[in-house]
Amino acid sequence: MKNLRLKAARAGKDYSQQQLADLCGVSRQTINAIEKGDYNPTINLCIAICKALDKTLDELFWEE
Amino acid sequence: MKNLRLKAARAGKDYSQQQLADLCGVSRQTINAIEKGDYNPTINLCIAICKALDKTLDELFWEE
DNA sequence: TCTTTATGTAAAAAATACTTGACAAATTAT
DNA sequence: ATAATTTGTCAAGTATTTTTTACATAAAGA
Repeated sequence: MKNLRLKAARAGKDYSQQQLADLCGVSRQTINAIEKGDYNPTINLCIAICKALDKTLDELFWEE
Repeated sequence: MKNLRLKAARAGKDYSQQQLADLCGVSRQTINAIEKGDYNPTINLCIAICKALDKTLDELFWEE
């Protein structure tokens, strides 16, 4: 399932996928795939994404 | 760096590494390595661990 | 229009998470 | 004491994340 919270948070910062990828030190395709939701990133990457977007893990990756 | 919050949460449930590993569907060595801190688990595994221990991602894996 | 930027997607290769099996040291229980 | 459980660690293999290269479409600007 898509990660719309991530997409929204990125939009809130007005970052492109490429910009966010650069901030996190990964490729654009990796960010794209995570938003698309068909995969399972590592926790370190999730943390890097959260910090780039001023969010926490629970805000972007936790689901009840 | 060691993940002492994870170790403490596991202790709080009185689970062995093996029991927690079984609940999460991974090997004991994987849990051991995560507590030891010398690696980078996937977010799905982190979520499985959190649910097994009644914690959230922020409580076990977020650092300011 | 024409150009540039942003996004979606795919396949092969590289990097690394995770497993399995095994052994020793440390705890805990009997 | 000693037996059983738990933990720490290692090495080799498998599975999956991530990179790289590439192409196509959509949106935005000049």
